[in-house]
Amino acid sequence: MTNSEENYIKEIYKLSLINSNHVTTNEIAYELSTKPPSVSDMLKKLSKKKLINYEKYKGVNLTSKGQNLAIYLTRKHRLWEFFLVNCLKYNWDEVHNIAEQLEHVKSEDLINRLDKFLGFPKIDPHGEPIPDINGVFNYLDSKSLDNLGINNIGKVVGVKTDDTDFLKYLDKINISIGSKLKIIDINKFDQSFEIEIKNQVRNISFDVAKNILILC
Amino acid sequence: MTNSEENYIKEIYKLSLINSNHVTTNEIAYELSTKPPSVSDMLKKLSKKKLINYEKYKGVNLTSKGQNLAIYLTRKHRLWEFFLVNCLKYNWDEVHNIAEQLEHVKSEDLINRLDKFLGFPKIDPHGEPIPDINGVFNYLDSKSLDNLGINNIGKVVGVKTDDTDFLKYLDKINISIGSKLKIIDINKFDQSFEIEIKNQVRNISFDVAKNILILC
DNA sequence: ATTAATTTTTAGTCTAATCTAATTATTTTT
DNA sequence: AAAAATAATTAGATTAGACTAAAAATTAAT
Repeated sequence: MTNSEENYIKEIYKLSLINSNHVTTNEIAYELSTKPPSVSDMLKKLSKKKLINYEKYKGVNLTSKGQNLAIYLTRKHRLWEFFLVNCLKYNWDEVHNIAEQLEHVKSEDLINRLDKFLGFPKIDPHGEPIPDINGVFNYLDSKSLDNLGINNIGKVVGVKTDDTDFLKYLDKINISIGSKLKIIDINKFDQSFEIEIKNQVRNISFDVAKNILILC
Repeated sequence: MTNSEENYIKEIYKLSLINSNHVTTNEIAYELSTKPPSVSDMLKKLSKKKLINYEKYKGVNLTSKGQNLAIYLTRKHRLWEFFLVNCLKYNWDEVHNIAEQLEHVKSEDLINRLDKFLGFPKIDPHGEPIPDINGVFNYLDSKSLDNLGINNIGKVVGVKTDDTDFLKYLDKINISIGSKLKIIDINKFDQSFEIEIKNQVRNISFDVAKNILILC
């Protein structure tokens, strides 16, 4: 299994979650910054390996074998992201690139040990669930901050967007994964939130609140 | 810089430390499990990049640019090995393969953060020194256990051989990096050592003692 | 100092992954 | 339902890295 094949599988998986199954050649090419002929070639190859169902001109979807692989790759990626943020103190917006490389290291044992070392985390720094060793997503019922009422307390578990400006803003106002916060008040005029975090009271806009995932 | 180029640079570095400079095509091919023509091709390429000094039929050695690169790769490799052994609890004999892959991840920042996370270690699990961020080896004066006299205390910092049986034996008798041990007695007949480790007295042969690196 | 053996290099082939240009299917529009 | 537009595929070329077989250079042996 080459790195390139792995990247295609991951991308098909990602797109089929959004577009409900039917993934097209052009979409894949666009997302992977490659050209349609390259995709066509690779689809044939992946099809021969029984990782995707492919009929010419008809788009593709993953076989169960392909799906298992995609979930395993997702597991690797998210565990590495967790490591980068929690151990190496990277910001949320900096980890993707490096995790992308780390995820291609070939060793199942390595990943299971990493999982153990990190304490079997269930959610990655972007709030996405991390599949366990059996490929099972142990979803936690996280919701966006704007669903919380006054006086409720929640713990930040992720974000809904990777927008750099947004993540930088969170850093600036001291909100990070694991932060505990409490809704003090909600301004009825603009729906902005008054929250308490680390004994400080701050105001955040409705748009920001909507993009913060919390658990309570 | 491709993975393959990096592997060649590392190998030339390793061989030139042993053979004092003049590294030959066949040696490289043998060590990298490849064939001489492949090496010839790569040498031309590395020469064009000013990483090695290469004259046809005359063997090669690293330029200072190539040497810096080799030291940086060594740094990466040894830091990852340290991580694998100390954080993920791998045995000494299992880490090389995986470190080999991890070392190709492209990010200087990642390595410097890893270094910090690990506490800026100076010696890797095999007792080899880890270059710092400036490529400086901060050698510690480690010596093999058989140089220690009766009643001296030392701390295990590495091993001189990667032989699997040897490493497994050390695991079995509870000797690992960081272990403190004391020489109780030396048997004059076969030069075997009576040592105290973790409040237990054990006997080890001269051959084993010779292959354990300690600091005292 | 020739010949023999060894080492290294060149020449030409192969595979994986990519590309451009051209062709063929499929969809959409009129 | 035919023409136009879009999408996907094939054909053929390119690059990195490796290979085999053959040639050239160097070293060792007689």
